[in-house]
Amino acid sequence: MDATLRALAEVRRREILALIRDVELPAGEIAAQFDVTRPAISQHLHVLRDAGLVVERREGTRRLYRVRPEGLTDLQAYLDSFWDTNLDRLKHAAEAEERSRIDGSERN
Amino acid sequence: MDATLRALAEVRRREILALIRDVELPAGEIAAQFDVTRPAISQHLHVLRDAGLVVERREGTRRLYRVRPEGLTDLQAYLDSFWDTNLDRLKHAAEAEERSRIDGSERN
DNA sequence: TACGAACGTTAGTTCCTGCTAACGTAGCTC
DNA sequence: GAGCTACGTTAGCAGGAACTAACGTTCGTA
Repeated sequence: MDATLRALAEVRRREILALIRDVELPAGEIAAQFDVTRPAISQHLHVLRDAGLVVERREGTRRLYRVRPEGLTDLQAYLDSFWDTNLDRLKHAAEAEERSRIDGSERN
Repeated sequence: MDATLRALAEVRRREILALIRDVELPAGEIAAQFDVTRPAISQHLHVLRDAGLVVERREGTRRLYRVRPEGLTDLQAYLDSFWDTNLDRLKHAAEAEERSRIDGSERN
C-alpha cells in the first residue's frame, strides 16, 4: 500500500493512468502524449507496474499497458477504515466537547 | 486531491493518522509516540491540515488534533472511477485480444 | 545474418522533502 | 507582569526522486 500511494502521489503517473484507464496503449504512444523524454515515462511505468497498478503485455517489439484496478483494493479498504470508526470518533468528540464545556469554558 | 495523496504517501503521516483516527490527541502526545523531534511532527500535522485530513482545536496552550474523514472523499471518488469503467476496459481488452489473435498469432 | 524499430536500463544532475537546531509566540499561573 | 508550558516557524542540511543523455536489448524484417 505504501508503493500504491507513492505511485499515485505524482501528477505524471496519474495522467498516465488516466490515459490507459479505458484503452490499452503501447509505451511509445503513452510517451508521445507528454513533453518529457521516453525514458522518463518508462521509469514511471516501472513504478506503476511495481505498485501493481498497471499490467504489461508484450506484442512483438511493443509493450502494451493497461490499468489494473485490483491494485487499488488495499488502498480503498484502508480509506474505508477511516469511516468505519466515524461513529466512535463522533462519540469521542462529543465527550471531549463535554469536558471542554465543563473546565475550559472560555471562548467558543 | 494532489495534496491528499502527497500527504498520505508518507509513512510517518499515516502513522499519525492511525493515532488520531479514534481519539483526539494534543500535538505533544502525538510527537511523543515517535523518535523524531517535535517540530518534525508539527510539520507533518501542518501538511495533513492543509490536505484537509485533520482538524485542529485549541484548548488553552494545547492544540488537539483529530482525523477528518471528509478529506478523503475526493480521493475515494477518484479511485472508484477506475472501477466504473472496468466493464468497458474488459470489453476493450477482449477486442485487443481478438485483434492480436488475428494478426499477431505468435505466443500467448 | 545484418539492420532498424520499440523498448528498458544506467549514470549523473537538479530539485524537492523530511529532518534537526535555534528561535519566536500564545496562554496559563504564581 | 515574570516565568513556564506547549506549541509553531525558520534556516540549513542530507537523502531521495524525477529528469536527461547515452547505452543495451529484444524482436521483426530485408
